[in-house]
Amino acid sequence: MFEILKQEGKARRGTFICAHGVVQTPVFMNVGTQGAIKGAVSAHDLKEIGCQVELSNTYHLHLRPGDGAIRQLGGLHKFMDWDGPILTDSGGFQVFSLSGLRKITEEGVTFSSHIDGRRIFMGPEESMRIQANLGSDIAMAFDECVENPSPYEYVKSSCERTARWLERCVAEHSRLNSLANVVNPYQQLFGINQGGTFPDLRVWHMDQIAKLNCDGYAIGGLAVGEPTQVMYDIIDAVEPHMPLDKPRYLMGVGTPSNIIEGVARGIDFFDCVMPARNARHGKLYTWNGTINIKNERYKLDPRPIDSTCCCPACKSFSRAYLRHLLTAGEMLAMRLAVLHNLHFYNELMARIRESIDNGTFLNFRSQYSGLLDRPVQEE
RNA sequence: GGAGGAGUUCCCGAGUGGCCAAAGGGGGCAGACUGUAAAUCUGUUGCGUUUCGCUUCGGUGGUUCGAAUCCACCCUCCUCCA
Repeated sequence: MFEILKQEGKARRGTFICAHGVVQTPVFMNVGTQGAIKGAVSAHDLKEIGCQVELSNTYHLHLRPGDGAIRQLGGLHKFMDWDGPILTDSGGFQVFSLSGLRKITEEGVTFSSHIDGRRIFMGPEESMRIQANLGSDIAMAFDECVENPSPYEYVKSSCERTARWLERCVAEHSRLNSLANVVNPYQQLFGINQGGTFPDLRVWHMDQIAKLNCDGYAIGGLAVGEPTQVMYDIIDAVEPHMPLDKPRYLMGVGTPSNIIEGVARGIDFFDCVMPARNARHGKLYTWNGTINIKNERYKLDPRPIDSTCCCPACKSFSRAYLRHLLTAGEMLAMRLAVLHNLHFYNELMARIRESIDNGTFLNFRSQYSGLLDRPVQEE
């Protein structure tokens, strides 16, 4: 399913075949938690901005509209009219982000719904069943994403439990995939590495889950409080223990520089809410660094966000117009800004792939790592 | 013409002798955001040589150790009566 076409250092250029298409890696997956990218962006728009994989969320879609409803309507692809690959996150991140609203036991996690407070139980089996109903191409294992820093003893018992949960995920996933009327019989399963900021726990956990022969492996529990350098150090520690012939996915990361550094460390898949959220808040990416389009300095700026960009916003509209729309609270501002930032991220990945193909990734890295995260210096 | 009411910082609006450069909201300016409880949150918003000084609550003058706050006159706006 995964093939490496070329390598430069640890950076890998590959293809990943899934039920709804071939994914060129390294790839950035565009996050549409509830079946849509926030900011009035539809699946049709994703085609135009170079998105390869859409990412949705098990917990959120289970609560609303319900995975049963989506299954009844033909699965998530049909529901949102996206015929490309979909990865569904398992709900494990909500164990972290909704930590005030849940209780963990060996069986699983009981959430108090953030919508109406009703009790929602989700364990490995429930998460697999929901993701089967959604019919995604890639299901993520149900894990506990632990905040950083956390005490060693807690992280140890948590990642041991997450390892046991993965065995249950694998068993249930395999059972579901063999059912006659399953939405997507070719759904693949990625396991998730945990272990906080402790290299020994990370390595132990990775060695455990590598035995289970998942279709890919993710590093989770990073970019949740630790300094960036610690994140890089953990990747460096875990990566040698990840199967070479399976895709590696760094969950929830990150900034353009984080992604370049991740690729340099052997990561193939990324996702992050940051480009979409930053866009909604006015922080836009250019190849010279970031700009805050809300700043007064753009009030009379007739130029596009980035003069080299061919996204729907840059093709037609000025910074001054976008600034006006955003400060006026027009929905169009968010839509155009989100399209731009996601286009930028997808273009970033295309250039990374091209540079690995050409053997110039290290040059690319030294040119852009760091630069793209910082505000533009002068123009 | 008569009787009431009101004028506060960019705007709205609290404040009726000292703890007031003045609550709160809006707007402005800036910052944060990493498997989305985020169209959210935070800071700042009179000036300066900043543990202090100066200017500012419609205007002018006064009372007082001290005034956005009390008094007199004036200006402007609103309501009602003629």
